[in-house]
Amino acid sequence: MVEKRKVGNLLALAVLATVYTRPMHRYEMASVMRARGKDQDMDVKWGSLYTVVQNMTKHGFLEVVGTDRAGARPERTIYAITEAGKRELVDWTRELISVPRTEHPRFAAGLSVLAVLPPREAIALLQERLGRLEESIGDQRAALARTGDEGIPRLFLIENEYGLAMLEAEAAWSRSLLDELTSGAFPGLDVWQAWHQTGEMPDEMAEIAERGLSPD
Amino acid sequence: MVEKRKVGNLLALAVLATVYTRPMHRYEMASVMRARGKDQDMDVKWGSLYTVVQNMTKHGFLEVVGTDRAGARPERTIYAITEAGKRELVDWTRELISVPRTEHPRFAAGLSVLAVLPPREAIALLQERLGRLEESIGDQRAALARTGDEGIPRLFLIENEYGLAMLEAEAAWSRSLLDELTSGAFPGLDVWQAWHQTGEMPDEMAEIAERGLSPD
DNA sequence: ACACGTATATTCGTAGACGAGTAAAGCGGA
DNA sequence: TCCGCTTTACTCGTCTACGAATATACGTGT
Repeated sequence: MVEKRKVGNLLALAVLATVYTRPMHRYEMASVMRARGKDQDMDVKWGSLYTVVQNMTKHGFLEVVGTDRAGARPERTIYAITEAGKRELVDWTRELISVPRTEHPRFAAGLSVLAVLPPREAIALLQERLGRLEESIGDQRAALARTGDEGIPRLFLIENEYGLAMLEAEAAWSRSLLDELTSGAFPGLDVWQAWHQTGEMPDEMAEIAERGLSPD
Repeated sequence: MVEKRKVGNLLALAVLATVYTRPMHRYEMASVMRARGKDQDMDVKWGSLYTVVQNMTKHGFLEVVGTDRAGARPERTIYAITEAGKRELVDWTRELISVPRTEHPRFAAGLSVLAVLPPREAIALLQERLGRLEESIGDQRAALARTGDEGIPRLFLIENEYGLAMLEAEAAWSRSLLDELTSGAFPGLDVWQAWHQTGEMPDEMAEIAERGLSPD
């Protein structure tokens, strides 16, 4: 139930949504997506576009509806969305909206090994992160206000609103962790510090590090 | 500045953290990680472990320190972390903590094409999502309480706390969007609905859909 | 004592992502 | 008019993640 999609790359979703309005050739898809800022939303690798379109054609989500030649330019193949493609777009969207998939943000991976850094450094780095987060939040907010002024309806901006909300939540969480660390309220802070000062892992921690190996 | 890491797979980070305490062979790494619940934190593909360890050895982050044979079992190669490996672990952790990388959650992709569904269905699906999110939140909270009772220090559970906080933020955001949609306060709801009822895209939207193509 | 499930331990083939490369056409300025 | 930069448009080869397969050993119920 995980990845039964014929074409799993999310770029394919963007392509379907783009060709939905009218047939176009591949480079135009790229331009349209870029113009709509899709390249910001998802991290689109343009090198994958051609492969993805090809695969989608193979699976019947797109079809070739002719070619076009402007001047002596290379011939451009025009693709249109098929009925199956429309169904795939709708069905995929349904799934993406209704089923939360646990994502694994890189930050979480970092946090899971945070103990390898001394607490002082952890604090400094978290502050650095927080600064950068706040900057992003500012940018995002400004961008959202701008597009709003331009008359783009909110319906086409929800993903950005969501992104902004998540950034804010992350900043808030980081702030609260920092508070605990700087105020010394974080439990076990002393042990953590001691470990890095003596260079030796206290029994308390060594035990934890081995946990799961014992047959309990 | 994006991916200069010799071994980019985050599984490599987990491996470094695991072998940090003592040398071990590959299957044992897998067992230890599983026992510590790493497989829950990050989505580990065990098929990649062998490749990753091999690459890390090639790049000098790990080294072979001998072999071991228990009974007639196949010979097991024992790997230890090198100084370079320790440096990589610390340096990578620093980066993961201090530099927020904009992630591209699948949900955001879904939201960006939400308009292909009629508002009624969008509401239903969001409610479904919310239900599932709340379930996850309950599970996570319970798991966290359990591990806390077992005496595992918070330092080794922060990634889970972070995950929980993000789940909660997402649920809160979904709830507020749902409120706007069900109460009718969401601007443009009528146009959206009309489009799906008539099957025809109102000019207002068609224009938006084409935006970016005009040379403004 | 044997059969069957589970844990141990690793190899391999391949689909597909993506960087980097290619090349012509348009365009702006000097 | 000609040089060089940007845009248009696409191809190709590499590299790696990962699923799936493999094979042996161990334990345990009958």
